[in-house]
Formats: sequence, structure tokens, C-alpha cells
Amino acid sequence: MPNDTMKKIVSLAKRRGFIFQSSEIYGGLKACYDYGPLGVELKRNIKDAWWRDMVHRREDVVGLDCSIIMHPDVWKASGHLAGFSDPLVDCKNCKERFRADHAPRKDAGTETEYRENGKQDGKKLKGVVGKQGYVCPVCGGGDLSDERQFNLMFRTSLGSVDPMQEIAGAVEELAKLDAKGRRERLGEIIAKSAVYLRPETAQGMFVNFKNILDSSRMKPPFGIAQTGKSYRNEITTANLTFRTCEFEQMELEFFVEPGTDDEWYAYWRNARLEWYKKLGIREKNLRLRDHEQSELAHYAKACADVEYFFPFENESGEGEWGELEGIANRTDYDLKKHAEATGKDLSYFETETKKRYIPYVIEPAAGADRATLAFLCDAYDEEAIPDQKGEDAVRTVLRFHPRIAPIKAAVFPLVKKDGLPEKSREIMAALLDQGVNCFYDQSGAIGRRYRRMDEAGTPFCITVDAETNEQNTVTVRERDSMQQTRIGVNEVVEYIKEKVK
RNA sequence: GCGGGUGUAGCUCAGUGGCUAGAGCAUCACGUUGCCAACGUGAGGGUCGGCAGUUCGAAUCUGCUCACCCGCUCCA
Repeated sequence: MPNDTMKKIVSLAKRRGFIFQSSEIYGGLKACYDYGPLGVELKRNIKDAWWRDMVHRREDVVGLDCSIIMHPDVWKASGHLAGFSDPLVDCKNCKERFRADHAPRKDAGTETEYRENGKQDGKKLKGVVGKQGYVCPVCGGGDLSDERQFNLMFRTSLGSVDPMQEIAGAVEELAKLDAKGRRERLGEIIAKSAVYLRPETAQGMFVNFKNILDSSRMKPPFGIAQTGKSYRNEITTANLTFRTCEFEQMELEFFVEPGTDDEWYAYWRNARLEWYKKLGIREKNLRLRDHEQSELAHYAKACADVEYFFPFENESGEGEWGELEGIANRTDYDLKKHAEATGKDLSYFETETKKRYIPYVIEPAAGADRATLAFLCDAYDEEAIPDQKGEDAVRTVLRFHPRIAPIKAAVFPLVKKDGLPEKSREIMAALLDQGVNCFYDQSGAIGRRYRRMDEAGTPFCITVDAETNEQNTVTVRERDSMQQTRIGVNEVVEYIKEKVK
């Protein structure tokens, strides 16, 4: 029952410290979430795996970490400042909210017929199309609100003087202006200090393209990678951390010679799908979906999404495909725009061939929070196992790939006497010393301790028992099979390190 | 933003004809046991989402509000 599954995952996430709602004791904040002790490890492991595979294991990619607040002109050049401001209109009849540029056109002054409240059996109403020249796309009504700007970027102000102060001082002047003039004047005042939280990390890579060429001796084909937070005022937020206003991205901008872009696009499109598989996401829950021409963003030549089948609650009751990552061919759009805006030369000169060109960009852009959620959902499993009395019982287990598991190993003394706790602590210390995140537990029955670790997704449990004192060996219990292997105490660190590599 | 649903302990949920708020699990302590969610005893933990109103009295009725879920819309 996938409907149930998401509920159980949310419950487990809260109970075990993966994901909490932001500011929960204040009643929560819309679409903001915090990662608890286990969640932060999981997310970090995913980001680290991405960084290692995309940057450290390649010669052709370098990293970058740029500021979230950038020069406001960056967003003018990239098209975000204009493109993010879609005029929205509310229908006063059926309460629909829609984009003005998507509404059906009708000549101003002509008559329009529609149903009351937009209901099929509603009373027939007649109206006149207003001077805006369009009607409601749902009910066809002409009784519409003014167009409202809805900026998808988070605006804030840079500088120690609050722009509110200047606005307060301009109140009388503003009162004399009409609505349009007032908006323009207010815009002028705010624009003096207005800056934006980035809606994507990508522009940081484009803006630093020349710096990196000049400082790193990289030449196309090469990439710049970055992870970090981005912010967008989403109209609708939903499904836990799947769509939030503040989110973390893992982006690569890969610069290539024009003409080679198609093959590099194909390369990354495939490579990125394989990455999720390699880290343990089941193949049946993954797919690549190519965008239709009409779906493509204004800058993109081609785009494909890596999608995961989330167990979200919905009408079908089965779950829903959701985007984890988009791989786009952004062409030379961004570098060209920034070159135009700044007058700087952002082309690349190839000395051997004496060719000069503005590189094309292939962009695999992944959501770190979405990936974390997908790994969590995919790891979730319930196993029917009879308990000691032979009655039906359920074992809840998170089957994380050891590389991303929050806790790599747990160390238990079978009993808390006969020097077993002391021996366990020694093994713990050796593991911690090697940077293996592990957990010590001596409370309650051993079976309970195993099951607790199953729920946290810990792949290995090391138990110190009577034989440890006699033969200097411990048991290693494997999470998925629940099989135990006996190994020497001095092999433990290497054994675990090898398994979680 | 609209429509529908939900909100009681860390989790899952009872509760009501309006009076001192409950269970199971979880957590902690002690004891016992010792390899797969054991047993006993005890303990801690609740602004009944928030604010206001009606009332002698509100978790319960009314209004507003916040958050989450579903649908529509949106997703450069």
C-alpha cells in the first residue's frame, strides 16, 4: 500500500531523527524542513558521494563554492528577473488564478458567456471582456482582478540602511502618484539595495567561467561543480521535502566545444541515471524522461529528467514519478548573455587549432533534498518475520547502500558485565579513530538493539560476547540477511572500512 | 491562490451527553535474562495546532488563523 508507505516513512523520519518540520514548536513554517541527526548524515553522504564521483574521481571537473547573493544584474542577464515575474490574475467568478499570458484572447468590449462559480450546472451569466483583452481560461468569465506580479525570486536588501526608512520618507510623494507611478517609484527606491537569493547555483559557475579558465589551466571539455542552497517562491509546495522554497542543489556545468554538445549531452544523460543505480536505487523505480520540445526552457536545446517513482499519496494510490535531476543542453545561452551584459570576452581560444568559440554547456542539475528523500523511500522495507513466540511480526529496515548509510556500524556488548562493555568501547574507539561513524548500545535485549539499528539503516552490528575474551573474535551481523560472521577483533576496522567504501 | 480533508504524549491513535486527559508502542532508571522488537518494577513526558468568542464551565460549540495531506493551478 504505497499510500501507507509514505505515511510510515514520514513517521519514521520524525521518530528516528531524519526529517523534522522547521520551527515545529512555533507551529511549523510552510514547506521548510530540518534534517535531524540521522538525516544530516544521510544527506551529507549523498552530497559527498556526488562530489567524489563528479569532482574527485575525474580529471575534467573542478569545484566551486560561490555566494548565494550575487550582483542583481546577474539575474537580469540570465533572464530570471524577467522570466520569473509572470503576471497573475484571479477570476472573481470561479476563483481561478492563472497566468495572463496563458489566458484565451478575446477582444475588449465583446460579450462573454460563462457559468456562475464556474460550475457546469451554474446559472448562465453574461459579461463584457475588459480592456486587458482576455478571459478566464477555466470559466470564460471576464470579471477579473488586476494583473499581479509574482516574483519567484526571494528579494532582500543589501546594506545597513533599511529601505523601509526611505519609503516612509516618501509617503507624501507616493500618495500623489497613480497606482502605476507609485509602483515605479517604489521599485526605484527598493532597487537601490535590492539583491536576490539565487534561484539556482548555475549562474555562479557561468559568472566564474573566466576566473576558472585563468586559474585552473582547465580547457574544454571540462566542468565546474557546485553544491549549495537555492531559493524559489514555489506557488505550490508538497510532499515533504520534495518541493520546498529553500533547497539544496548539486549542479555540474560542463563546457564543451559547439558541435560536440550532442554527444556530451548523451554521455551525461546516461551517466547520471547510472549514478543513482550504483548507489542502490532500484532500477524499476528509476527512469529517464525526455522533455517535449514545448516543455523546454527558453535557453535549452534538449533536456531529460531522471525521475524516481515516489510512494506519494495520490488518487491512483500507487505513487507518482518525480524529478530528481534534470540534464539540459543549455547551449551557449548563458555565457553569451553574461558576455553581452558585461562586455567581457567569455569565449575560449584553443591555441593548437587557433579556434575561438563560446562553449556549449551540458548541465546535470540534481536536487540534494529530493535525492535524499528518494534514497530514504527506496531504502524503506517491511519484512514479515515471526517473533520468538512464532507470531507474525514485522521487521522495519532501511536498506541503504553502506556508502550512504548514516551510521556505518553499531557495537554491542552481548551483556553488560564480564568486561564486555570495556572491550566494546575499545572497538568503538578504534572505529571512531578511523572516521567510521558508529554507535554504541548496551541497553536492553540484543534482539531489540539489532532491530533498532535496522530502522536506522545501519548495515553492520558488531557484538562482543564471551568468546571475545577467549578467542579475541566478535560477530558481525549483516543488516539485510541478518547473518552473522565471526571475525578477529583486530580485523574489525578494516572489515567495516572495506564494506562501506 | 481556490475546493475538500486532517491536527489529542516522541510515534500510531482512542476519547466527549460540556466538568480532574487515556491506551499501545517508544524513551529513561533499576533488577533479571543473554543473539533478533523478552520480563518485572518504577519514572518522565500533553500550550488537546494557535488566537479569540459563547458559557458557571470548552480538547469538545462558533469565528479567525497556522501547518500538513488530496485535487486544481504552477514548476524559468
